[in-house]
Amino acid sequence: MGQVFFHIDLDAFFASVELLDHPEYRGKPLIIGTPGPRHVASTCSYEARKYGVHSAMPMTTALRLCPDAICVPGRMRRYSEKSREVMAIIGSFAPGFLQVSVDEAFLDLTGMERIYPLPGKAARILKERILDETGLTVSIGVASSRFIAKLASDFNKPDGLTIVPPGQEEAFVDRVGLRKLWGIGDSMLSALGKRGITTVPALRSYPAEHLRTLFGEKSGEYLYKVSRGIDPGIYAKDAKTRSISTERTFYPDIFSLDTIDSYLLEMSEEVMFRSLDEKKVPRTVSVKLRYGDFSTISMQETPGIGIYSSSDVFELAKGLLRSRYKGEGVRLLGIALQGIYDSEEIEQGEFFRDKEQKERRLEKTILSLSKKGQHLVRARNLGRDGGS
DNA sequence: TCTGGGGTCCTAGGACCC
DNA sequence: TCTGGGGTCCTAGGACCC
Repeated sequence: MGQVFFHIDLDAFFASVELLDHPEYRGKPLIIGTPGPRHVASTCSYEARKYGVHSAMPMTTALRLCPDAICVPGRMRRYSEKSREVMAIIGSFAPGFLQVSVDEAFLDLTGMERIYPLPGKAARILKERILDETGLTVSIGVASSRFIAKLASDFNKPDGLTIVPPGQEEAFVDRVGLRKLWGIGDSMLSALGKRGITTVPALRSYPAEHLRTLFGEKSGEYLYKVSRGIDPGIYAKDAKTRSISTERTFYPDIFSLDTIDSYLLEMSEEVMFRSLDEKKVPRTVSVKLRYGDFSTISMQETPGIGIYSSSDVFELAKGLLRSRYKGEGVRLLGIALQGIYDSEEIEQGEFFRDKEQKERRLEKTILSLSKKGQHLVRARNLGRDGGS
């Protein structure tokens, strides 16, 4: 008996939650996103999709295509809450539950034949349960691997159910088509196109070795497997936190070093508080800088002595920024913490200087206060461009 | 079309070590 | 003296996904 996986995908998730909470929006095109330059749509209802609107589309474009759309800013808390309801239902349905984002999860029904002799019937029961209990529809893909199940859930949306029987994997990827294969984006598509590869069977006609030479070890291997409907190992690794980041896009661009510093400080605090909250210690700080012309650079430093406070992060970030910043208009700034460990390992195993201990304790205190609804009071007001 | 924000993974070159 | 090979870490950039 082979393996059986479900991939469950919520349909137009954010938009669907808004339609549940605001029945007056039903039947109208709805976009989750803030109108204005340098904003993009995060999701939209199926009504809006009829006009060609899609996720990640600039809002100015979306509103040109669909001027009458209702636009609402995202309410992440509400979506997380709704997501938890749905995931609880999915998680209790079968073992091998693996949530991969707010609106997606896998189930592993391998060996469950006695309880669910017909996987398709089980999927229908699950869809019905989710709709009854949460008011939301999902699309489900059923297949012998996670990779094929994921492609299958997307094959017939919304409210779809696609079953790929064992042995039909290769035929199925042919029907899905090259550009919808997970892991093949615009860049790979055009690289393939340049060699005349525009279909999955065309890709399949290339020997593994040839693909590795053309596209590199990993990508070559990936293309070889995927074109045959073989799972390349998506979501095989355990999901451990590896980085914590935040970024801001400005409109208009910002220019002054004081303004840049004030945002670096704010973002240093934000990422460090999140890191403390998760009881992690980072080894590396990186800064991302995007100029007005969209050219983007990044700088990173691994100081080796440990990063224990937001002022450590801020000082490193300032230094990194100054090492490359050309003094032009800045469109985006970002800070990331990488190489993250569990802080227990470090606090027990490593000698702490007194000052660092105090700083870390202070920040933990501030964090716990802020969690109780107080506001962070630390420096937040250093001369912003055009600030009030 | 004028391009968000939060992530993961890969590559390539250089440093450094054995 | 005129140049090995493998492993690991660090840095910068980029592809891709939701």
